[in-house]
Amino acid sequence: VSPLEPDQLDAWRAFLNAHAHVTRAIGSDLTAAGLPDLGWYDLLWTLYRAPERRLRVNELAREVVLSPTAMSRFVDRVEAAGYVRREPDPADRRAHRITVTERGTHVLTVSHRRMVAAFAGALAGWTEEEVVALAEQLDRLRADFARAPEPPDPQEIRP
Amino acid sequence: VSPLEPDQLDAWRAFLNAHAHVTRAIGSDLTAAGLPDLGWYDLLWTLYRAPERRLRVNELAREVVLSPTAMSRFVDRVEAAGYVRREPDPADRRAHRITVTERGTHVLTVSHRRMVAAFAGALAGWTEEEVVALAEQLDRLRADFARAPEPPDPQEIRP
DNA sequence: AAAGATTGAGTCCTCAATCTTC
DNA sequence: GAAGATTGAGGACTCAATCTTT
Repeated sequence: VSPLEPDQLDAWRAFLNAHAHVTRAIGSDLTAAGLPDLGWYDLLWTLYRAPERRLRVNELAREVVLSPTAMSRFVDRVEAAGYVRREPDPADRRAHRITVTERGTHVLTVSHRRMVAAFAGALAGWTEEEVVALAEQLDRLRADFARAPEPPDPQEIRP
Repeated sequence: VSPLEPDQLDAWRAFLNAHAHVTRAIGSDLTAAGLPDLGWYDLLWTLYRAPERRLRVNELAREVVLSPTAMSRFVDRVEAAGYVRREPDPADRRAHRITVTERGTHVLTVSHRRMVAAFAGALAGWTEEEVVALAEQLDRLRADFARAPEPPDPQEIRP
């Protein structure tokens, strides 16, 4: 471990820390406002911007980066809250199409305003160019890891 | 929701996606190599670089951004694997000091090499300046959210 | 057989309560 | 009483197995 590379792993650590802290801050803000969790906003927002305002469990899971299993149960909860509905897909009777309800659209709107305000406050010192640049670098990062090179020799440790 | 701000929330989404994908990729890589999880590496690395190579549960939890509760159980597991040890703190009999064992240092070394290789591969197209710049922006982001402005009116929704 | 979706078992996190020591 | 740490209860995610439809 000794020489401790200064660059890339430090950046990675900054990434993990930023994610943990920003996520916590946003989450607290939403909770304090009596709004549903960040994940709920994500789900509703993803549905809302979808082509027909409806997506299948599969697609939803892929967008939000969740396993289909987790998404199935997640939809259970959000549906129980009355924010989305499961409809049978006329084209494929195996599939369900998830749609946002009236109430769902309402909480999405309120949550969205709240998020915009939170970010506007926190990023007050940022120029638009800086924000855009950061987003681009993050997309680039994701892309670079998407086509991850399948790596060399497996070690033997097994916890 | 209508006008859909283009800037900040898009950047936020890029952030969430990048985190989810990179985390998954690194995790798969470590697992495929028969190495312990990303969180284990984090814990061991944090201990290893600490002043005396030892930290208390509290401090460890703060560093890794985990609740003290979760950290207590986490240490249970990692200790059961033989990678760390709980020692009584001579200065304060309430506290435990967590130290890395020989075996822990070994897996940390192997995991570290693996991580460095993974990042070197994925970030092959990045210059050192770009990596450093990204890290700086991420630190700035975390800082800006750390002193989050306590926000306006609570809404009334309650899922 | 393969894909969409769900259910069961196991793991791990969070919140609240508790125990010991300061 | 407050702080360090742990334990109990509940929620939420993952993997593997299952059921239905293609």
